[in-house]
Amino acid sequence: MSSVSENIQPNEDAANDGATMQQRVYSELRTDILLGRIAPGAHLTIRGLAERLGVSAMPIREALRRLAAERALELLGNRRIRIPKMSPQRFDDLLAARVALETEAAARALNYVDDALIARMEKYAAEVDEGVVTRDYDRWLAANFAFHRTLYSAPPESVFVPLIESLWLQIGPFLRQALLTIGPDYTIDRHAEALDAIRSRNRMALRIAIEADLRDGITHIGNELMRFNAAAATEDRKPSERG
Amino acid sequence: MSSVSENIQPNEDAANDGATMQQRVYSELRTDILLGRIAPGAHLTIRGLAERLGVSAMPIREALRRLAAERALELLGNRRIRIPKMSPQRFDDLLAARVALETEAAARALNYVDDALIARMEKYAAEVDEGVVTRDYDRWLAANFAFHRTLYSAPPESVFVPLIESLWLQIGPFLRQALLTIGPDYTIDRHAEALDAIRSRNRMALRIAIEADLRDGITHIGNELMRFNAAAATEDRKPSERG
DNA sequence: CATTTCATATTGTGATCACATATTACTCTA
DNA sequence: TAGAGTAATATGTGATCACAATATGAAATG
Repeated sequence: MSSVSENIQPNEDAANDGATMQQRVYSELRTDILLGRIAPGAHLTIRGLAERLGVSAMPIREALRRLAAERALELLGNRRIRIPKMSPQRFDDLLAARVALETEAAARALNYVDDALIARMEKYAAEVDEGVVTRDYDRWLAANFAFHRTLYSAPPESVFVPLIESLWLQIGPFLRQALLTIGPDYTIDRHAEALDAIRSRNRMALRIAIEADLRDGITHIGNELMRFNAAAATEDRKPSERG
Repeated sequence: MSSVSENIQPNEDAANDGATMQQRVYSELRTDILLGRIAPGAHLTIRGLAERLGVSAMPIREALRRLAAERALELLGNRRIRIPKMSPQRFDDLLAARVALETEAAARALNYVDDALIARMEKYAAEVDEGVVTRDYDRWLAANFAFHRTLYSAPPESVFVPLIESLWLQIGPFLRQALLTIGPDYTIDRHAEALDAIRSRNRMALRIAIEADLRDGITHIGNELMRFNAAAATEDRKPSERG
């Protein structure tokens, strides 16, 4: 399997002004992974990324270590770094963890919601729809994540958000692949229902809407995974994990 | 507040044989944090740890970056590294996240439980009791975590375990402090109930037992936190977070 | 005695190099 | 032509150094 470093292009997503190199590298790689610009199973190298991003190996090493801790990357024992592959069970676990964490985070965020936050969420919900219509996957995925993150981030310094984003990073690469295959038409989002529940401060309705959004929007895609795996059910062995 | 590097002594907990330096450093610091050997708010330095552990700065840097990604450490923007402080809200969030994740992880693990696993859990449950009796906090905490981790790790490659352990790392330092203050006598564990539920493969009873174990064993301690904060409600400001 | 100013020491960040090891590509053989 | 053996290439890890920014503590000031 060849390296996909060539596919990683510098992007100016986050406004990283006075940030450290490590932060810039981290943000960039993180966005690439979250939006699925790097395929599951793809390999990365420190020197390759260093050359591409125009920095030395140090910031790359720390950024990779950080992403590995978030389970966005896998540091294999054989001197290789890759985007984790997806499996039916792992996908099922990720969905269950998302439901458990995100419904709770949503319910707890409800106390902190104000009109400004609802307005922001409405903007993202609209952006999701536009992304679906225009087939703009980057926009679709980014707006979808932003919609949820806006809600969960309502309480300051939430302990939920980092955990949830770790799950997103693990799903991102696969999600993009699946979306490219079956298209966004078969996905359903319950953002309208969620917004209704938020406006009426109905906690249980919000939990239900969030869970439905996660399950309905992803279940179909999850089933498609089987085809993927059946097709690419080769060279999946992974050496004993490293630190 | 002075550095507590002096309190960190090399310990040979994990059998790190052919592991990398970074792994050894990580495991050591991780154990220290999990068992609360480093107090909340304590500061660490790269050079201090490097000297103490007898390695160069490199493995320390990567280990710290990793622990920071797991939210076990806080990399402040002012060139300081510290164990995060606890607050009533953060404690409440951590407990809620633990309940959400651990009840789900327990329910999902039930399918993979066998007699050998139950035996191991019984051993840890007994060790918890001994730790309480002998006032051995290290043993108490370690056995308690091991009890839960054994259950959640029943399914291979669980996505829940890393998330849950991140929460443990965030609670550990405070838990130890609280335990030292009010003693373990006021804690209650529902390990017996949990084991009963596991043996009878009663998923709902297991969820209830796990939730009760988390809430009853910690709620009292959580309430004690208020006193802590009222007393030490000084110099809590934290500079804008770093990467 | 409290507060500010300023020089010194400390700290995290990034770059570069050496090294052991794993991967890759080539050559030789059956 | 396929496969095993081998040389060379590439990779992660760790150490060391330079540097800018920050903290620290003493001195000065009111």
